[in-house]
Formats: sequence, C-alpha cells, structure tokens
Amino acid sequence: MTVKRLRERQAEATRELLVGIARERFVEQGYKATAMDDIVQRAGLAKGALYHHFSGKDALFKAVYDVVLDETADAVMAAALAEEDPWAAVRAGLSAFLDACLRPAFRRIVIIDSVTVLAARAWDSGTEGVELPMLRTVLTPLVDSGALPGVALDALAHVALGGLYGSALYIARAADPEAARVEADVVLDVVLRGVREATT
Amino acid sequence: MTVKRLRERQAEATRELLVGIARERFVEQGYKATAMDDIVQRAGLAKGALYHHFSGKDALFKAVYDVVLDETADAVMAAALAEEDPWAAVRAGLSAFLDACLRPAFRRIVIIDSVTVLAARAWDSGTEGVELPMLRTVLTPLVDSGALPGVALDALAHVALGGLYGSALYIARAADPEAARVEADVVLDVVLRGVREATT
DNA sequence: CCTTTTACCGACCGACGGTCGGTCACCGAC
DNA sequence: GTCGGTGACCGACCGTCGGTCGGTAAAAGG
Repeated sequence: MTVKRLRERQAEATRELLVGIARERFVEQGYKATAMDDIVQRAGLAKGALYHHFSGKDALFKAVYDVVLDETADAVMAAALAEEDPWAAVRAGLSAFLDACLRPAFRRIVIIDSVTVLAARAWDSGTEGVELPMLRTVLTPLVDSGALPGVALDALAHVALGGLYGSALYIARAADPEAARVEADVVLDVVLRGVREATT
Repeated sequence: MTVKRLRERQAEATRELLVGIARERFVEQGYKATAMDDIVQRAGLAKGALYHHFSGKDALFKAVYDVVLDETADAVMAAALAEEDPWAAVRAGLSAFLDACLRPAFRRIVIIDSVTVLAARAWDSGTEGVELPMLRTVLTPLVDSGALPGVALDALAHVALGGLYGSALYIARAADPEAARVEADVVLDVVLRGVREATT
C-alpha cells in the first residue's frame, strides 16, 4: 500500500494535477465558462489523459467539489461535535459554516456551481450530498430530545440547509462579506434562539 | 394601443407560441436537455424567427420563467396582503407558496432550473429577481415594528428565501409531495412561532 | 405604386464535450 | 534479459447545439 509503483505514483500525480488545475479554473471562471481543452492545455496533457481519469466534465467537477467541501465539512463537524449541548452544537457548526462562506473557493464551487452541475445527477440517481447527512447528524439530537414535537427530521434538515444556503448567498453577494457574515449570524441566531425558547 | 396592426398581432402570436412550446419542453425535459431546434421545429418555425424574438436561449427561458413566476407571485402576494397582522400575512404567504410548490411547472422552472440559468446573469449584472422584493415587502412590517431588534432586512430576506427554497426542494424531491408539503409546513410554522414568541 | 420596415427563413459556423484507435514506457514472469 | 501484457497517455476526429447572417416576401406608409 505505502509502496507505490512508479506508474501508480505518476498516474496519481497526473490526477491531482488535473484536479488542481480544474479547481483553479472552476473557481476563477465558473463551471460552464471553463473548457476541458483549456484545463488539458494548462496541465500540459492531452484530452485522452483527462478522460482516462474522469468519465466526464461533471465527474471532474465532482472531484474538485469533494476536495473543497471536505476542507469545510471537517471544520464544521468538529466544531459541532465538540459541544455537549445540542443547541450549542448547532450554534458552533453554524459559526464554522459562515466562516467557510468567506472563502472564494467554497462560495464558487459549493454554493454557486454545485447546484447547477450536481443537481441533475442527484435528481436521477438517489445520490445525496454531504450536507444533508451532516445536518441530520447535528439535528438528530434536537429532534430526539423531544424539543420539537411533530417535526420531521428530513423536512427540518432541508429547511435548515436552505436557510444556510440563503445566508451563504447573501454573504457571497455582499460588497462587504465580513459585515454580511455578521448580519447573517444575527438573523440565524434570532431564528435559533426563537425556536429554542419557544419549544422548551 | 388596443388597435393592433396585422403584423403586430402576428408577431405577438408567434412570440407567445414560442413561449408556450418552450415552457412545455422546459417543464418536461429541463433547460439543458431542451434544444432550440426542437422548440423551433415543434412550433413550425425557423431558427431565425426564434432569434428574432429572443436574444438567446436564456432570454427565452427568462420569458417562460416570468410567466410561471407571475402565476404564483400574484397568489402569494394577495394572500399575504389580505392579512392585517404582519405575522398572519407571513403565514398566509407561506401557505400559498407551499401550494405553488406542488405544481410541476413551478417546481421545474422556478425551483430547479432558474438557479442554473439565471444565477450567472444575476451575478454579473445587479439584476434581482421577483422573490426578494416580494419577501422584503412582506417582512418590512415585521422589522419596522421593532419585533426583531438588530436584524437587517436584507439578511433576513435572504435567509427566509433560502428556507423557502429548501422547503420547495424537499417537496419537489419527495415521493409524496402532499405529505411533504404538510411536513414542511410544520417545520416552517415552528420556526415562525418560535421567532415570534421569542421576540414579543 | 414604390419604398421602407420587419417578421421570418434556413444554410452555415464555431465552440465544446466526448470518442477511439494507436503508442510506448513500465512491470511481472520465466 | 527479454518478452508479452497492461495501462497511462496521445491527438485527430466527431456530433451536437447555440448562435449568425444574408436573403425574401408581405405588410405599412407615403
């Protein structure tokens, strides 16, 4: 496993090179405006190489998306799981998420383009992203604790994800992202405290 | 104004025909999978005619989008403005919105594809949709009433829009949309009541 | 009438995602 | 060592599709 054949290492390097170039282009120009030929040329490779490693443009994007998302998911989950109290956990995860929204790569890849590219795929196949399972993990304690009678976990997760998405878009669109982050934080905090106090 | 020249009427009819065909195709197959040639052929016209009336595929989609959105916006705004109490207005608009989510055309055009197609446009130009102004109209009384101290209207509108979008997606994805509508309703109601009771 | 306007035509273009037969360096077996 | 197999990579080629442009005929206007 640790001992890699030359061919293997070379292939993996090529793959990572492609993902790296693709990430740079996707973040800078967006998904649609980025041409496969451009990526290939900048990588100093031929088209066949790209299609040898990735089944298509969307698969390449997915690889980039996974990397960018993981960079955030770890931080968010760590922040949330570090808290004992379910409400505090939600609050901590929220804060970590809003921080992530300030990063250009996260905004462009995860917030804007992922919807465009991966929605169709998720539509046909039952493929589910990482965000919903994450939210379920965080929200399950709340629902299980009986604090939210009659609330379906899945519905709650979807609405919450939407709200987060809305915040992210607001921050991404703002002329002053830092200030927008604070504003979004206030709004989400009001909602969170409201739900909490009204149901306990 | 009411007296239209023959040419004018003919052109308008053609335009509406194209929008109608396009709407049918967009709803059935989605934006990307729909080819301009297909629309043109079904309408019994040539490509030039289409490009005479619409500057491009996205412009054609925008025309369809506007029609579908207006069909809903009127109902939502009417429901909201019929209520005196700001909170009841929000609740009424919410209900009307969730009803709209059950309509296939609304789901496909406004919820799914509009993000893909119109996001890029809205990104560059400061073009804003109809939803945000609508939400601002509904939410302004709440913010003005001082019930939500420290909350920025725009941030609140964005978060709310996101939550609605999440609900809509949940309903659209569900095997049983009717049941999902009820679940989403419960969640949104909990959030709404929570915020309301915690701040009054 | 004759000119202008314009709705509409349809052949053509270029960009772009994707394919496929071919090549050659590496690798394991004997 | 050498030899057959494997697979990373090559790059010319293709189909699709959004978009263009010179042309045409009929209505509008004088």
